[in-house]
This record gives sequence, structure tokens and C-alpha cells, in this order.
Amino acid sequence: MPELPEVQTIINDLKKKIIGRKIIDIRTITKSIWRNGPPPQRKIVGAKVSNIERKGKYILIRLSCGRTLVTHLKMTGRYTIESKGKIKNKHTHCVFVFDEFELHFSDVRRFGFLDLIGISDINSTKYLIKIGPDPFEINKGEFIRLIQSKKRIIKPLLMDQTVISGLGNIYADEALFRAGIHPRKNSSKISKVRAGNLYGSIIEILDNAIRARGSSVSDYVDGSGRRGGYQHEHLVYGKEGEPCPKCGRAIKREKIGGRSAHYCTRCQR
DNA sequence: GACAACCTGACC
DNA sequence: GGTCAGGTTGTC
Repeated sequence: MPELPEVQTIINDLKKKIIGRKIIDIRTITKSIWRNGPPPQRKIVGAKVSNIERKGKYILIRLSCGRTLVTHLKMTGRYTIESKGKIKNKHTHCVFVFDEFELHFSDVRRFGFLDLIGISDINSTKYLIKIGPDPFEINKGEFIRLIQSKKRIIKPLLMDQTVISGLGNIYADEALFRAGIHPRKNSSKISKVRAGNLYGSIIEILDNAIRARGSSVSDYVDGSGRRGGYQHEHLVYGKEGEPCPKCGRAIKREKIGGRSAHYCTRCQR
């Protein structure tokens, strides 16, 4: 799925288009895309979008009625603004109709979901409350303490959304390469200086990736259906066998924590 | 911590 | 046919 930069790009795009606009109709094509079943029309139709926020990789669309439309895009979910009456493709699962355009939620693999939560549910929805702070919400010292206090393999730890949110497979690989840290390194054994460097790398790549409107490896597109540009700045992700940009040795790909890790066996210790 | 599961599509 | 894919969750 989209990781933090892609989710943030979509949110920035949607904000410009739908804040202050009224939802005049909802058409659910795939009922199962709603985590708790499709909500009754009356709970959404007529409400205006008051704000859009991000919590980790979740998108929170705040409505004037006090409810919140929660979305997780998982691997292939998309939110795109489409012209009215646009022909839906077979992976479009829900359409939110506004006065002058429509917001389409589509998802090839259907791992993503929509959920409408009430005012009183905001702080009690279990999958939301367990999400940890994203890297922008903590400082370097807090990050160092966070990873040194756990005895975990560093890469899966970086991707554990309950510890720190927003990073996925691409940005975890890219951050570890830039910080020169081996993806299997035990988090408790990373020195303060190197953990600080890792924090700096994470912030830098997230900032740059947001500036480039995200990474499009295969499916990801922004709210206007356009691809991002940060994939051109990837140094190791998806580059198995290619020379390391620092030392020239071939980049290795290896399963770590059930996911493909890409790294340099010489530069990352 | 490893692995399967959820699903479809692309590629070898 | 098999493998792989920006994610998360549940089961050993």
C-alpha cells in the first residue's frame, strides 16, 4: 500500500477538492468493503467534509455530522476524484457523490476498507488507538529511546505500526540503507549515534518523498490519478543485483520479517 | 519470530 | 505452473 508519503499526498489532494463540500449521495458497489457493513445513507448523506487527517497510514475524513469516515488503503487501495457519472471500473467499490464531481474508492486486491465511526468511537476504535506516533510526532531523543528499549530486529520494528507508524517496506529499506544499518540488526544494540542517524534518514526520506508526491512502484496514484516521483530516488528498494550506489557491490534481497528486504551487505552493519 | 491468510494481477 | 507485490492480523 501507500506508506506515509503516499497517504499524505492523497490527503493533501483530497483536502483541496472536498473540504467544505457536501456529500449528496453514496453508492456502495461492494458491501464487504465496509468493515462493519455499509452505513445507513442518513448517517452520511447531507454531511459536509470538515477536515481530513492522517493517523499513521489511516485516512480520517471528518464530517460535519461529527462522524468520521476511516479508510485504510492497504496495498492497492485508491481514492480518486472523478467527473460525474464516470464509468466505474470493476475494482471501484464505493462512490461518494458531490455536487460537481465524485470521490471513488477502488481497490484491486480488496484488502483496504472503509469504516464510519461515531463521535464517541473516535478514541475507542481498537485498530486506531493502538497506532503509535509517526516519525514527525516524535523527536530524535524519543526515537532513540523507543528503539533502544526494544529487543527486536530493526526492520520489522520500524514497520510495526503500534510502535512507530507510517513506514512500510519501501521507506524502511531506504532509511536503513541511508543510515548504514543492517536490516537484521537488533534494535537494542544500535548505538545512540547510529539510531540518531536513522531518525535523521527517516525524516529526510519522508520529507523528500512527500515533496515528490510519493513512490509509484506499480499501483499507487494520487487523488488525481497521477503517479508519484519518489521511485526515481530509491537507492535499494527493488534494486536486487544492481550495484550499491555507495560501494558498487550487488544489492541483496532477502526475506526478513516475512517481507523482502533490499540492502548492501558491505555498507549496512 | 515465522507463517498463513485475506485477494487480484503481473511476470517468468 | 510458480513467485511476487507500498499491509495487517491471527495462529502457532
